[in-house]
Amino acid sequence: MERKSAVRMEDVARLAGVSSITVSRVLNHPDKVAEGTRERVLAAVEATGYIPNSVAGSLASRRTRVIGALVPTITNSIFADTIDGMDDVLRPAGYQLLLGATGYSLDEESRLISAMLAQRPAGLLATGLQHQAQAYTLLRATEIPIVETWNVDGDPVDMAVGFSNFRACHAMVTCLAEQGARRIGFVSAPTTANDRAEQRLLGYRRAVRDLGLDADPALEREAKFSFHAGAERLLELLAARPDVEAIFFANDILALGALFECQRRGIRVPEDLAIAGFDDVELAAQVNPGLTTVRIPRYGIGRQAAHMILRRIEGGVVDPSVVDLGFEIVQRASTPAGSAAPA
Amino acid sequence: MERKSAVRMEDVARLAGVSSITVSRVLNHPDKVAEGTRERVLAAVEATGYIPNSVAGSLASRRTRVIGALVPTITNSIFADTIDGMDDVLRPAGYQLLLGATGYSLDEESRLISAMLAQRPAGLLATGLQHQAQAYTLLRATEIPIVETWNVDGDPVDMAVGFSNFRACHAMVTCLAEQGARRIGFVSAPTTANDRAEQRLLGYRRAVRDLGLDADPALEREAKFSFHAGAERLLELLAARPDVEAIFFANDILALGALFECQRRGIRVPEDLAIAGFDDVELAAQVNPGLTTVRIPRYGIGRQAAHMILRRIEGGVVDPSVVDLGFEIVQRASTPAGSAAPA
DNA sequence: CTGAACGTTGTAAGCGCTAACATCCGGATT
DNA sequence: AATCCGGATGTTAGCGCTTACAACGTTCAG
Repeated sequence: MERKSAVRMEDVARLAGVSSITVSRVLNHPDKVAEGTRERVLAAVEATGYIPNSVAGSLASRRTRVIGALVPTITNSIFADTIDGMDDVLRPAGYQLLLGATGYSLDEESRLISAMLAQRPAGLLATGLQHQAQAYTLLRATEIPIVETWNVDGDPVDMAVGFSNFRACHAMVTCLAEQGARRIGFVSAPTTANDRAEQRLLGYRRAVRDLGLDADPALEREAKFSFHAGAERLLELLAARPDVEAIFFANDILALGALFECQRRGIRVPEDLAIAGFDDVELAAQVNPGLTTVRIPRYGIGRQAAHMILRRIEGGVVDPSVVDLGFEIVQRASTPAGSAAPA
Repeated sequence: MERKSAVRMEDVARLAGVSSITVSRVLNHPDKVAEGTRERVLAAVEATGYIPNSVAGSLASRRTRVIGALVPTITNSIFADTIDGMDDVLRPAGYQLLLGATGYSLDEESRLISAMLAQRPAGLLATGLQHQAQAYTLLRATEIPIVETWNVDGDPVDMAVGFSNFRACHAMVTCLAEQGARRIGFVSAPTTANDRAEQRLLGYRRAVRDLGLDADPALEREAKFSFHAGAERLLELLAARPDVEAIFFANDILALGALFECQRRGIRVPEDLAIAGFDDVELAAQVNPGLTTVRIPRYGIGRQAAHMILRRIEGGVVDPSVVDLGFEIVQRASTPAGSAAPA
């Protein structure tokens, strides 16, 4: 029973023969303390095993070293990559991530925003530009910097980093058309509470119109995020429109699920059917044939968003406040090498 | 410029015609306040848009609603699943996750533990049973509940949830041997700062000895976590020991990288070479042939760990303090259906 | 009719730090 | 020698809440 109550700053101060403000200074502004004193204090910190109480520190200074991060789910590797990028920038700067998974529910997002704001984070990172009215009220009422990620097709509350899901999908459909396909199917992710998925669907539709392709609604499907759903929609679409030449999936997991199903059924890709995905997950380059897809800056979004938050925390001006990191079509063997220049 | 300083509890109290302690009670112990008063206070909260300052609350009450979670990386889906499990239990209970990624560095882990403890979390979740001396000092000095995850082969600081990596690997090797293989290669993950990987390697070696299999060191390789590294080690191993019958990879990503390489080279699996993995990621069931692997309770580890933390926070006793959630060999087509009963 | 017990609200104190200001000192300036 | 200045440290006063405990009116047993 030698575990006494936690060491406080005053205990360290007493041992070092200084007042507690000097200990505070050694820990927060070391250059404002004479070297000898500093060493004595540091020795006392070491000797006592003192761990500063940042709850008290934050209350007194009115600022925390915590950044809230909201993602739909941590289980989808694309968001894991983004969080990774955020953490790689934030941690060296002394900030910690408070994580919140909304489960693609705007309702849950609002609740999480409330809970996070109660912790008085130094900044907030959210996914997408679509939120509930209540969320907007909360976000607009706060003074802290906010970065919305993964979409630039819309108006951010404060700052935004991402790319145009709309243009990316438009570009891929254009690409498939240039390779000769006229009947191009699209398997969307659920578009409710997901502005990125919605923009992808709209981008497909617009491209179909712009290029005068076959616009049959039977060529459009919706699927939850899983390999299995990708395989299912493939079969449905093939049954409804046996003449479909290419199917574009709103994410790689769906596309790969379909690709694996093709392998099982002996459907030749791309000879019998071309398949394209979106996200360029690592696996896309590994499968056989390799998956044609849209490469997007998952990690970069996280880094850039974190940089913008930090800059604002430090009082800087962030201009422009919306950063489009772009995308890139990655041609692999799951689509025919068309008349378009190979990438 | 109508954005005044943040609403405080006192502002709400004044509007509701009560003292601030009553507001505090409405928010924290609603049943201790008369219904009429409660409604008046809640209306005032709504009207002012008050968001409690939990930094101040935590300082006064000396407890937070934050749980620190340390993982090697969030980028590996197995840890993402575990975090998901933790969050699914913790969030409904009103706790938030403070995330820390150690990057498989015990040094960084120690630093993160310090940083987290400074936030005075209500509990701590760590990965593995191996830590630096300094980390042990910190962990033993704190009063908060700690759960170490993903391993039960060792002595936890406080509580632990996981499975035996050693026995799981031993079992898989035994299984491969029962299917007729005598020359079984093993591709390990880097074992430095990773007790789970180390136990897996030891489990393989022990099984080789126990079963009297070919124990050539040339059958052992080490690979970083990537599809590419799996493919590379496959080729190296095949070059060094062309007579190898089966290769067991310490994780599914390595195994799948090798499987894809086999597809490219026309190596028939399992006729020419059997391949087994570890983790049972979703993809393992999708590829062709399906990957034989070890299914482990990734999500369940997170849930169980969170439950144990919660129970202790609420003053309960957790017994047993080490929970072995077990594992399961999943037979798929990448290994021959041997004399063993099919799963 | 008294007073113990309860439900409800308020008062006082302080959680462990840091911002702001005050103080002290030696040395440079005039 | 008087003055000023800047570096180093200390004093004071909170940050915005919650934990005691006190105070008040009601109710109800004896």
